[in-house]
Amino acid sequence: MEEVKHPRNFIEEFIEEDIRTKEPRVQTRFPPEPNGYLHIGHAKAIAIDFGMAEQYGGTCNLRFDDTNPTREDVEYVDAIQEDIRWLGFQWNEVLFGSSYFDQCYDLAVKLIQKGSAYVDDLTKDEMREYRGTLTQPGKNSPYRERPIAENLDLFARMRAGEFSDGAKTLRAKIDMSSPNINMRDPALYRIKHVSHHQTGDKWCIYPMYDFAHPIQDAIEGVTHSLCSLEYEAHRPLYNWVVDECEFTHKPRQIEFARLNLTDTIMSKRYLRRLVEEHYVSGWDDPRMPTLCAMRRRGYTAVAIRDFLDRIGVAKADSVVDAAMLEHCVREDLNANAARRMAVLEPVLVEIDNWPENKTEKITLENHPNVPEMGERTVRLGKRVYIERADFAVEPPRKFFRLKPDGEVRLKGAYIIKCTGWEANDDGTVTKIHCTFDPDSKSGENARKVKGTLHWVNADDAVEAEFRLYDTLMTNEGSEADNDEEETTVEKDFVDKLNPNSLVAMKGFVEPALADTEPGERFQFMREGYFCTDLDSQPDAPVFNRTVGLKDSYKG
RNA sequence: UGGGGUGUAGCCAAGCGGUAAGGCACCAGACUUUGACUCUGGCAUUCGUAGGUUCAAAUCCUGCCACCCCAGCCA
Repeated sequence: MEEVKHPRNFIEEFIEEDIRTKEPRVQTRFPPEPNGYLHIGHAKAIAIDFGMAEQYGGTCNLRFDDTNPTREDVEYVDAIQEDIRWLGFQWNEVLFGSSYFDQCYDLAVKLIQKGSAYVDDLTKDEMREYRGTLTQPGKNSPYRERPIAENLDLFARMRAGEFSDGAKTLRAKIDMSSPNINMRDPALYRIKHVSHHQTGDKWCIYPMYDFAHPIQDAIEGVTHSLCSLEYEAHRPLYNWVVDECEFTHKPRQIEFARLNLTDTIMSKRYLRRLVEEHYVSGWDDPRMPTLCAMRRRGYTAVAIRDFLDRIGVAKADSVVDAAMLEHCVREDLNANAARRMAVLEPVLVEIDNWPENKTEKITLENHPNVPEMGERTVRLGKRVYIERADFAVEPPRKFFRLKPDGEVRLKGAYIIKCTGWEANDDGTVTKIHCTFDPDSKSGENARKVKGTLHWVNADDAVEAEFRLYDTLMTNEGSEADNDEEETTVEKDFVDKLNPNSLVAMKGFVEPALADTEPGERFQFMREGYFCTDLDSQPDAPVFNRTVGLKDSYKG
């Protein structure tokens, strides 16, 4: 057995170089802010953070990045852990950025003492003016040269709650004329008289991400701090904090491109609006790109991880075709989901030469390629339901389905021939008349016909609801008129919501599907992969279409 | 515009001076009691672009172009 050596991505190259030249240990962290549910984009970061640790025999901590209490909530802390576990990753420890508040404070004091930080009285607006622009350097705050003792005193009083929100900030003293705006004396601490979901009312000043994150990484001994591309310009600041705080262990920040998927909007702000304004039923609405939604819809963790492996890790901005994710889902489900028959949009077929009260047991395999999955029996009587789309009075060419005088096989049973049909005034077919060929029983004498239809016996059919999903946004116009740059999806996203993103329909399933557990997955033959929804009741099953089958029929 | 990044097929993505991997999508065919699955074949004379170096360039050098990120007391 030789290992297939797959090419190394740039992060692996960095890590391997560090292992050779610095230290063999690898430690990473996944640092979500607990202000929303995890989505498929986070899953990429998770796979990288946990994956790199695992691959190099290291560890990865789950660390909640909770330095801004006004945006965060414990509600998300449990959900995030559940989603990571579901994906199949294991953290070393669960940590909170807020548990380093004491150290952050002490280090801030240390920086003040070194003359590397100062308390500023500038307002937010003034600070913005002083910062300069992309092309013009900033200028120093009038408070920049405050004596150390005064800074120390002021900072202590900030902590003690003597000042109101926004009245003062602690700033790093770096360089107001730096071409990198992030280095123009960035804020380190701000005043917020808000209680924190972890630390309660202990603090009224909270460290900024740029100050807290490198400190947390350094204290924990993180060797590789992996994050997305937008932090690239913050790396000099990250290193500045590590150096100024005089940590001997210096973590290395490496940035990669985040995941974008076609027809999928991943921003938390947008997802939150969908939930709060009730455009979806919740964070786990199967149309959402959140992990809990994908789970509910029937996506498997295996499929998602496989997808993440396939898309690779690089620094180029990209938009991955959602078809690749669907391919991975189909591949897993094709191999593992039991086959069943369900008719989503039924029309009745009556077999005229079938005795009125006769029923016959039909044996069906649960998986055509996996005999170990066994078989089941269903009953066939005089009346069955087939898919409305499987019958056409005036069929197009190459229509391998039921048509007047045409023959098809009922899957696993007999060949039937259409002898007539009934329709109401508007032309809707209400019943199809057929005869069956008693010598065409499945298996035995293999007479062949081109079409095979799935069906459900009418007498013991179980009524069921099917929910079919499409993208939340209409893809029309997504790039049609690109004149104004202000046409962000978030702004007028309501206009672009796809009215057909959820289509529910009532149909029939075979009796074996009467009572299944939420989360059970099946392939409904010729229709797609489905799973039992949370809303399912024993007498009223509800199935989500996870993803349709590939379909090369061009009707 | 200053700084930081990125450009390889419709979409991801290998490639690290020796003559363009792989996957998705798509097309054609075989098989098929799922128009599924599976299988076979096709799909970049060219790597944003223009020059230069070299026996040899997607790889090195120079200029240009395009796109992304940064002017929160968000992360």
